[in-house]
Parts: sequence; C-alpha cells; structure tokens
Amino acid sequence: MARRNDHSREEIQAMAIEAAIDILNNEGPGSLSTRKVAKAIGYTVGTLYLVFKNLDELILQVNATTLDELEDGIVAVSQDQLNPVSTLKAMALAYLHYAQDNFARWSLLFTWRLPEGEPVPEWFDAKVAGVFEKVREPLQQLRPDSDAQTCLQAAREIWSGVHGACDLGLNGKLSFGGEFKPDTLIESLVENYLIGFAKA
Amino acid sequence: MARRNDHSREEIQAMAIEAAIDILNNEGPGSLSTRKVAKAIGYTVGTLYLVFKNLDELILQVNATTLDELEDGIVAVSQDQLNPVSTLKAMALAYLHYAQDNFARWSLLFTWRLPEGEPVPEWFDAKVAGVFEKVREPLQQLRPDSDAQTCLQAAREIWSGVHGACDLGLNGKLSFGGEFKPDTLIESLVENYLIGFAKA
DNA sequence: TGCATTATTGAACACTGTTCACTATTCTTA
DNA sequence: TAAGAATAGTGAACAGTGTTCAATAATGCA
Repeated sequence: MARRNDHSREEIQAMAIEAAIDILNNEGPGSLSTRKVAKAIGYTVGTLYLVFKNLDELILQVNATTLDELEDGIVAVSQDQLNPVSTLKAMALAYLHYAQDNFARWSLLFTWRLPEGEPVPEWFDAKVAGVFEKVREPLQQLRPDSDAQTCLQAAREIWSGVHGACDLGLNGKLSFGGEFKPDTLIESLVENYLIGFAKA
Repeated sequence: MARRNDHSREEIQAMAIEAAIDILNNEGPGSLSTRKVAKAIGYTVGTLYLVFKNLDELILQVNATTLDELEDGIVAVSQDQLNPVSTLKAMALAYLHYAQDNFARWSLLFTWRLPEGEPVPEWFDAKVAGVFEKVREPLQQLRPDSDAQTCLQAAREIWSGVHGACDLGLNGKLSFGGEFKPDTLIESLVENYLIGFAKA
C-alpha cells in the first residue's frame, strides 16, 4: 500500500472532480468511468467510494462546476451592454459558445439522469435558479411594470429557446437543408421573442 | 436449439424493435439491453447481432419510429385549426404531450449519441427534415411573401424553443421558484415568438 | 439416406458500477 | 519504546453491460 493521509477527503474529492473534467474534455462523454478517475488521481476505486457515495454524486459535483462556469460566462458578457436586448443576445451567445467549447461537460449536465427515486439535491436547484435570475434581470428592465414572477416566466421561455437551439444545433439535428449557423439562429430567436415580450 | 426459420430477418428485426419499445415504456431509458431484448423475443444475443449490426442500429430504428409517431401526432392536430398561429400552438402542445406520454422514447431520441466517427444515416436526417417541413408550412402561411429558406430558418428557431422547453421542463430543470406549467410556458413562448416573426 | 448449408446458440472477452473483507499505516495509550 | 486500537487504502469479487465467433443442430437438397 502506498500513502496514507497524503490527502484529506476534501482534497481527494477535488482531485477526482478535476480528473473527471479532464477525461470528459479529452475523451468525450461516455468515456468517464470510476476506474479511470481513480487511476488518474493515483488511488483505486475503493477510495473513490470512500469519498463519494457513488458515481452519480461525483457527476453531480462536476455538473455543479459546469453550472458555475456557465453562469460566470453569461454574467461576464452582460456587464458592458448598452440595453437589455443586446444584453440578452450576448448572454445567449455566451451560452452557445460555452456549450461549443465544453461540449462534453455541457452535454453531461443535461443528459445525466439520476436513478428513479433519487431527487436532485436542493443546492443544485438553487444553482439553476441563480442562472435564471441572471436572465430575468434584463427582462425586468425591458418591462419594468411587470412583476418578478412574469419576468421569471419569460426567462424560462427565452432560455428554453436558447438551450433548445444549442441542444439541437450542437447535436446535428438542425443541419438538413441549406446552410445553418447556430449564432444567427440564436440571435434571431432571441430577437423575435423579445419583440413579442416587449410588446405585451 | 429451438426453432429455425420461424421468423425471417425482417420479422426478427420488427420483433426486436417492438420489444425494445416495450422495455423503454415499462422500465425507462437506461434499462434497455441487448440481452433483455433478445430474451423478450425468445432468441439469444447472437441472433440479435445477426439481424442488427449492433445496439446503435437497433436504437436508431426505435428512434425512427419515435420520429414517425411524433410527426403523426403533430400533423393530426394541425388539421382542424383556423389560422397559422393556432396551428403552431397546437403542434407545439402535441409535441409536448407526446414527450410527456412517451418520455423514455422521446428521451432516447435526443440523448443517444452514436460513437465518434459514425455519422447519422441520411434517411434519418430526411425524417427530421420532414418534421420541420410540417412546421414550416404554417409559418409560410403567416408570411406568404417570405421565401421558403427564411421560413425554414424560423421553423428551426421556434422548434428549438419548443424542444428546449420540453427538455428542461420534463427533466425538472425549470421547477425552482413558483408554480410552472409546461403547457402555459410553451403557449406563451410560441405566442411571443410569432408576434416578432409576423411583424418582421 | 447422407451431405452441405446455415440459423442459432452460448461461452468468452473486455468493459462497467459497486461492495467489502482484508492489509498496512498511523495514532494512542501503557 | 512497545503493544494495541483505529482506520486509510486496497483489490478481488459480483452482477451487469456490448460484442464476437467457434460450435451445434435443424433444414433443404442430391
């Protein structure tokens, strides 16, 4: 046997998450396995199960960091925008570009399903809510007289559109007749939706 | 050994597809396996591989029937509508309801990824194009002066939205603050988008 | 009836997530 | 310092996965 107390539980967790991200980036989704992660951090599977309940829990943590980065990316571009419409467009494009640049992780975030009974932990839901709040803000600016609930609903609607375009677009489900640029698609989608939203 | 020539290759294929659909409906996605399908149709795995190249090919066929049913469902409700807007709303809701009622199969259609090199066969892409053509028609009615390419682009946009709402909604990614009804969400999304699209 | 053909089998291989009896290292106490 | 308790870490084992392919048994034909 090798080291003991070389790393704390928290350190091993962090190492595992990092290793998992590396594997996802380099070998794509579906190549992630407990043995691969264990090997990458210099431990065996058993240790992984000492630190995570199971693979689902590890993936949940990976998805959490993905969600954080996604939010950071969206917030970053929304700083220096002149009006709510251009803010929302910039945010949508930031979402697309993150998904393009980190396809495996972005994919995992949406394709991974917990086993039947297991509910998504509330801290995860809270993170999701945080992202949507960032989308709600410019929508609120666009219609200051509407209540927060209405704008939150609109955030769900517009972000569904952006997400759907990324999902279908990046998975080759939209490339069938004529050229098709995801950037243009998303910009036009946001534009058209906001005309309707602003008018009502 | 048992029967011989009891069923033709085509019959075994059809039986396998049907069995796979049953398993998906009853046990959810992720419970599908070659051995289970083989057992369900009274053959062994070996026979399955005589009739399908691999599991991917079987799933592709399952997805093809899902796509067919999806198109049928959308076309059915679009018959007796008074105007393009109500047609598109009805189609969107039909899409949602199909996804709700056949969650496992609808899920499989979008989460299944072929191995790295393998391209989606063109007959599959053609099927997808067929569905989008059905969406393009009412959009064309809405803006008769626009060319087909513009309306096809709009079809991609609006259907991305509808699909994204189903994806996030049915996977519990939108249920975080306040009540949330997928039907209402989708209707409002389509409505707002079409205001923008009709106006331009 | 005997032979060639071929549909069908199921054991084997390399992988997966998960468990747990065991081992080796560290910490505590005498 | 020596003995013992506590525990970090292991890795073999189990049940499952997709896939292959030599062996087998049922059929059609001569």
